[in-house]
Amino acid sequence: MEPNIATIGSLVGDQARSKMLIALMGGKALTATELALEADISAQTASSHLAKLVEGGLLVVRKQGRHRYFQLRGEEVAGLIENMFNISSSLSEESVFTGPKDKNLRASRICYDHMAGKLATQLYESLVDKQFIKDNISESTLSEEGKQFFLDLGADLSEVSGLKRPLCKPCLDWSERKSHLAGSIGKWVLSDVIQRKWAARDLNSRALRFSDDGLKAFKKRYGL
Amino acid sequence: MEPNIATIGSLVGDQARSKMLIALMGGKALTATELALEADISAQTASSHLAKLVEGGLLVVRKQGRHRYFQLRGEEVAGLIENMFNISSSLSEESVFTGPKDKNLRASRICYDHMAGKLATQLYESLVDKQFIKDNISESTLSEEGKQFFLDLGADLSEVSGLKRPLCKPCLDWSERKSHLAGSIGKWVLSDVIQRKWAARDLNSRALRFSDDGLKAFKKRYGL
DNA sequence: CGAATACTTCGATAGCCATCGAACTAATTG
DNA sequence: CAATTAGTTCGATGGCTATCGAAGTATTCG
Repeated sequence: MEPNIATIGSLVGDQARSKMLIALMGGKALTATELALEADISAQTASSHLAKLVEGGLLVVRKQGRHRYFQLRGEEVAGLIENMFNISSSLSEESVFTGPKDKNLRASRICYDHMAGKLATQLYESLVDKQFIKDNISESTLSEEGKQFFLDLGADLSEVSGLKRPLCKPCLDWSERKSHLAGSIGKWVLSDVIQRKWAARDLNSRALRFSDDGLKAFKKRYGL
Repeated sequence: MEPNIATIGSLVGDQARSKMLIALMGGKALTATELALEADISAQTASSHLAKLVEGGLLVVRKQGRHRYFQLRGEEVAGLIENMFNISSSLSEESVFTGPKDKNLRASRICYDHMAGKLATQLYESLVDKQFIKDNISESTLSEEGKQFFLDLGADLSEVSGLKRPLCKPCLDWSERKSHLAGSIGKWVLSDVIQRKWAARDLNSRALRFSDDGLKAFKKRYGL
């Protein structure tokens, strides 16, 4: 038996479930009720959907008191979702993105555990400009100068790299259609921004809200 | 409106359609009847499925006489399928791969327009060993020596590279769980192998069948 | 031309599954 | 302990869609 693609497809292929998955792209673990709200369905229905997503291996659960926190199973799954975003947005050519919510998402949002959106692609371009990243379209590496740059910023590369996860990896942005920074470094940049309180995760979406000062500081730090 | 992931999911999320998509991963354009056979359904049903896949942007059609040839819409879509393969095979942990057909697939098969399977991952490892490819786990570039190596083999890198497609790009192999060679160079290697008649595409599957002599010649050419 | 092949369109049918109301378990709070 | 909150299980319903038979169009072949 070849691996079963169809079951994965059908898991994503339901409006309610896909809304949940997208919500979880924010990287935060969400409770069943939050996800029910996100998907505009009753708690019962949500429960059955979530059971399927866990059974199907796309989500994992952590029980905590009377809450159950759901999360994407890992980078692999997040990659799949982003992949589908890219395809579907490359299809609807001139898709109409209107409304304030979408504007925020386009400006800056969270893609699993790193930043995405306009600001994130600007950052990536600037890092390439400064030759901190060597970009070969779909593959890229952090240069020695780049490593030094992040060390100076306070990133603990030894801790951050380790494991099997690539240090620096481009991730195609569905709204900008350019690369933004994923990988361990991408994750570090996001956590750094949040720790410095330059930006906060939006409560109900994947949007990442920068304060005026925070945005200024961010641009200064990375020379944008 | 955010791009619609669910429709893409549901397109893949049907047994018959997923079988068709997998068959098309062989890279060859197939006719409607061939795909109907592949999916074990009647011609009428296949026709409706194919219409949906085209409408949904996953496939493209070329009309030729009384035949209609279907193909994956591009590398992006092929990547999605491979992506799902990886997830689903990482789920069914110790999935049982038995039967001669699967053995052939594991040894050598076609992944859209390049080689995959055991032989392909061996090739990739060897190229990394010889420092023709600089591998940074999920990103990689062709070194100067590597470029020279392929030029010597007769690859026309200027023609082969061009465009926006990366020259050299790793692609995670679902049966081996290692990288194999994708990108323009990956494509060139496959077409070279076929042109030299060292191997032939299997008629009814994605398997790539090497002749004894062909396999020997291939291993010699790439020093395996 | 007539016959065969490739494919589509149009029903009708049947099975699957998303949905929610109702009733349950389980944890928390006061 | 009773009341509230979080989540599940069960059963009924309704809608969606994969399926194929039958009949249609288009193309090729002899």
